[in-house]
Amino acid sequence: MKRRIDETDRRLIARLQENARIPTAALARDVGLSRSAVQERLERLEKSQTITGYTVQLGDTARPVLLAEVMIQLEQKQSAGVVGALQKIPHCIRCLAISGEYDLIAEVAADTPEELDGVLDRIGELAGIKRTSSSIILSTKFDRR
Amino acid sequence: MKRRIDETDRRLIARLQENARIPTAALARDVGLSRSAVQERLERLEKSQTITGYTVQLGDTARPVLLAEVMIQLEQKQSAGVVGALQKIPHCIRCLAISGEYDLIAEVAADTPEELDGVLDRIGELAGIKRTSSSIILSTKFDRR
DNA sequence: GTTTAAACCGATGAAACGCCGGATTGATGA
DNA sequence: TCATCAATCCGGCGTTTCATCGGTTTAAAC
Repeated sequence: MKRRIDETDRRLIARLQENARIPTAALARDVGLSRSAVQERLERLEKSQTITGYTVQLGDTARPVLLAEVMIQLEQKQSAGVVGALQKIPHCIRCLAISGEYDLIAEVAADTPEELDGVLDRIGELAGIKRTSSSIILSTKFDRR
Repeated sequence: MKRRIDETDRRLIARLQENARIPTAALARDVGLSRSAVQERLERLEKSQTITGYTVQLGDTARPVLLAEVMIQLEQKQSAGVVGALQKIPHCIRCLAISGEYDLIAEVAADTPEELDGVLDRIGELAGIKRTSSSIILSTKFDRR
């Protein structure tokens, strides 16, 4: 009876973070278990939502050309309406609630400067927003989230 | 002679975004090519950095408890050294170069407040950094990157 | 002490893999 | 025009991995 993820699970996850397409048999050799045992572990991790999926990481070429970070200060501390509005904007690909001077960080993607400009304007005019501050993302130095 | 990614490449990428561990043979059936042709396409996409890797997506249970955004102002506009130092810190999971008052945004993950505090201190004391501003991430409102 | 279920192993036939030779196609330049 | 060259694809090969299952061990639960 095991519920908690143990050291072996962590090692499996670590290897999959490096390369999710590695064969199960190779994982098994890495951690010193049989292939079928590893297979069962992965099924458990997936079923328990510890692992929610496997995806491909794309380089800049296939990603949207322009990215920006938008720091947002709310008028009241009720973020729900603003977050909902942001979520309806397809260009808005991420939104975090933060502590400090600003209340939200939104990450925005666009294909052209004009498009980005339009999106930033649209965000700035949303109801419930006091102030915004935008930074164009010049490059992704690294990303291992 | 093909350089640009075509519709088939996009379909392959789309399938891999859903599940990066799907067998190449299944991808081949999906797009109507031979297995070896798909294998060559993937090698091309990887070599051209269109695809940079494959990773596992983790649920909340396995994710770090605490996240923070660190805005970084450099002393000179030479980011290479600082970025390299940040990349060596395992807690630092992402780094973007931006325009504006600050030069870099780093995203930091930690399991405890003490650990986060230590990481932020460590970043603040790196050579080449003039000033930093940190915001704890209270919650991820949405993320569809 | 018995029951029960989780976790593992090893075996087996089917499927997928890496690798390579050969056909096709379309652009390049003699 | 026609030979050349590289890109792209296919199919086949031996090897590896896969899904699945029965059987063993372990340890908590009763």
